[in-house]
Amino acid sequence: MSLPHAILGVLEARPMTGYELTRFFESTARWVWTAPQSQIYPLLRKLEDSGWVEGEHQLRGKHQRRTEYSITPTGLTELRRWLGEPHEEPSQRDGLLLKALFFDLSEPENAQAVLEEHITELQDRIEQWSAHRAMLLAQETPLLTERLKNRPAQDHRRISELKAHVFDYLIRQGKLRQQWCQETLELVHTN
Amino acid sequence: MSLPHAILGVLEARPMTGYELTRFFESTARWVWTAPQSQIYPLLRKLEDSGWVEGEHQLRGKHQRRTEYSITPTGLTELRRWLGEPHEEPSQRDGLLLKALFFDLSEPENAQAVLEEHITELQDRIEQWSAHRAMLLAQETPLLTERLKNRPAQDHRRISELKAHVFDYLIRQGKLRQQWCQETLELVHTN
DNA sequence: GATCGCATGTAAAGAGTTACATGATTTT
DNA sequence: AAAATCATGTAACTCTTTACATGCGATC
Repeated sequence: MSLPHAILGVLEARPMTGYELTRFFESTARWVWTAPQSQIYPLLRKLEDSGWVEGEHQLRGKHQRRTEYSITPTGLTELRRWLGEPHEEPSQRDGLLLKALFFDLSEPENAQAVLEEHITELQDRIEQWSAHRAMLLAQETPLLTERLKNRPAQDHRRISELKAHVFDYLIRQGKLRQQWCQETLELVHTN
Repeated sequence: MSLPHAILGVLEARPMTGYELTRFFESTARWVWTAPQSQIYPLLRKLEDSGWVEGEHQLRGKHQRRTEYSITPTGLTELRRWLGEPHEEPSQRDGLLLKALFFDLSEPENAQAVLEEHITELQDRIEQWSAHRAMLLAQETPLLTERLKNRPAQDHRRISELKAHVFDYLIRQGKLRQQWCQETLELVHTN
């Protein structure tokens, strides 16, 4: 749905091969939009058909083919068009909330285990998000560095703050969820 | 993925036809888990094959067939098993965050429009969630009323508070998102 | 020479969306 | 008589996941 535009947005920073995009969507980008390799390669060919990206065939060593994709002017126009399109919230599906709705049917100890494990997992993520946020603010992530090269220096701070702010949301939302789990723990135990 | 268990959880309150389940997943339930009619009917037959639900064939009027599904003891065991299973967070995909990440490429006015519309839409939802939360606390929703009939009176308050707490999360998360959009508005405008 | 990273592809299955299709019963 | 609601079904499509499959190049 939004994957084509996610790819366009990444390629706006610098040209990449399918492999590099795959790695990127498995690492940093996965906090905002995940995509496995099997989605990326076919989509790149589709995007090329649409004229939004352009692949340059290269050689790595003597025999290994690689295709480096760049965003085209048409692609950038499309990205900008999509950015101005109203955001439609997708239909909601939250497995934890669904479970919580029925926790009165399970043993309190089981519910407790589920909630505590989730709190721990969130803690992990919060730390990763915070680390990445700090790197963005310091303009130290590899992709942001590339991206800023094509922008006037006076905009650098604003751009990095905007990207960091996205991770700020993830952090705050994670903390809210932890807090909520904590409260749920109390609710499943009181009789 | 979790739809089978969502259905089991609903049927635990009372038996329903596919039509009633469809309506329920289009109304209240959609805030936690959505499902269209075309998913529900085939799934009910699958759940019956698994022995988790049981369909009773009835007649409405003289000619119209209806099948009312109830949860079986096996189904209730399965629901309880699933409740104790650790919650796996699904891969993240947030179209608004994705857009925000690239807002530095669009005209500030376009980004502003997207953010303001989202704030308004969230306001709408927050009001709906709040209304439903109040009804749950007052034990006035039709399904909760049915559900409480099979529970000792001393548990009623705890159960309704647990369900209301789920909507509490939705409300708080919505407000956090509104707040974040507000901050993003400032970020896209400063130069 | 073995291992790891780079690089690209497809196949099959599952989950979810949108649309089409039909007919009975109840309410206005 | 018309409109709304009750009731059930399928078809086609898109998106996503998991798995299988292959081979080159660089490094240890």
